[in-house]
Amino acid sequence: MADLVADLQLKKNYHHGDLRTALLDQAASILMQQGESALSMRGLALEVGVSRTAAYHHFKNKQDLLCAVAEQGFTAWRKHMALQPDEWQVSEDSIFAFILRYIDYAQTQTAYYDLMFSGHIWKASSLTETLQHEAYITFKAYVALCESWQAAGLVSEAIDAKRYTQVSWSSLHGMTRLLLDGIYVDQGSIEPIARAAAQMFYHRLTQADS
Amino acid sequence: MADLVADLQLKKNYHHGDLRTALLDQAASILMQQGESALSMRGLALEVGVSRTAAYHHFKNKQDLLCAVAEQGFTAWRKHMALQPDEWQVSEDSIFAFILRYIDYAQTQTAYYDLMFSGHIWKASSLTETLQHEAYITFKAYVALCESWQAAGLVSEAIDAKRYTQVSWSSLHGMTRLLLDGIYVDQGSIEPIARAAAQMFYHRLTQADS
DNA sequence: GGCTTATTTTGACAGTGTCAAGATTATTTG
DNA sequence: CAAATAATCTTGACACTGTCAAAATAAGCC
Repeated sequence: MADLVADLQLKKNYHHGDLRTALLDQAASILMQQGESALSMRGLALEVGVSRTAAYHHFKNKQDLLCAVAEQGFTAWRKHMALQPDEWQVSEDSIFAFILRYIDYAQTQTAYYDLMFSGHIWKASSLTETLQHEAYITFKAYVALCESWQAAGLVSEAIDAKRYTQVSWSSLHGMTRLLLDGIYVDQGSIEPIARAAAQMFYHRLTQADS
Repeated sequence: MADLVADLQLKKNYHHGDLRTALLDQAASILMQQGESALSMRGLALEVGVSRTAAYHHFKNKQDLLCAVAEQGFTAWRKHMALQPDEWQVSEDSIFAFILRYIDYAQTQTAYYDLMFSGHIWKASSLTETLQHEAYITFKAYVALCESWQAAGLVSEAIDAKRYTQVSWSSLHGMTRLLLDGIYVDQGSIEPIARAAAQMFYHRLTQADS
């Protein structure tokens, strides 16, 4: 009985019980509040109440942990964007709204977004299979949405859906990155830029090309 | 005489002579060949033949040095792109070529490109005034090019040039980043994506909007 | 010459990621 | 149930890192 209380309140167990998820949660929390530079393996472990190197029994190394956080970012992204095609009314305004929603995720969940598209993680050879899979799932979901835009006549069906997905995602990612990093694009430019992108980039595709 | 030989060959001088530029050159070299993770203040100094902390009398800290390298990246970029409007024939093909040239710089001078648009540098409070200035010069040069596209009728003059510059640079940067980081865009997609961008994004703007 | 100033070095400190070896607990097996 | 095995966590250690303070050395100027 006393043991149970100790277990629940003081967590003085030698075995933590669910250290992996505790580490992931705390890592996400630190990233949100203090940024990537404030996240260290040692500090993370100590804040969770466990010793310096405990995390290494749940993650191969720091990159591996970051990959796991990024994974959560992708699933959270899908939830945030609500990527079932029927949830998005097919109209030009909805595409504008989609762009704003994309930027909104990046601005409210910046830590996740940074990690999801972090070159450090992707270029490194330690890129997790599972992260790659989550990212692929996410891409395919957006492809499906683009196809629904095509089916609705918003985008020419003459364009390959995968290619269109790549180009439009590039634009979304580009303006988002420049905004987040404070390069050439500032907060006040969001709306006009998003509107320009919606009009110029998406709407114009109504007419088919070659 | 013997001193002179020693000076030139062994560089055993207590004073280096031109340490600042030597550091910058070596830093750029390391970044190119081994990537950012291989660049340390200590290692850099030792490779230049000077002791651990010598660099701190020429750069406030590591960020400061990285800013200086990024600066060089911006001036090199302008040279690479040859941003005098008259150097670019105004046609759709030339815009396609412009896109490819942009990507080419990023792929051949990846270290510079990464640094120029590195969030670590821009978000940090240690952003150099001179870097900010160089980046601004570069932006303005591209604005001028966009205006020449407008004047030639390739892009509608109804669109604000600065806004157009922001949106198109966003697209360029987005596809470049995804390509460099190996996310959703691979080497084989470059040409079709660049062509799609040239056609869809630029060409379509010939017709003015609202 | 001597004084000031600009460089460069040595020493030191607090961090970091990560491995190896031991301690402890949970789980499976005989 | 007991013993062996596997999972988990800790302590110790190593080689790094950025950066500061104080001392050493050189250059420039009167």
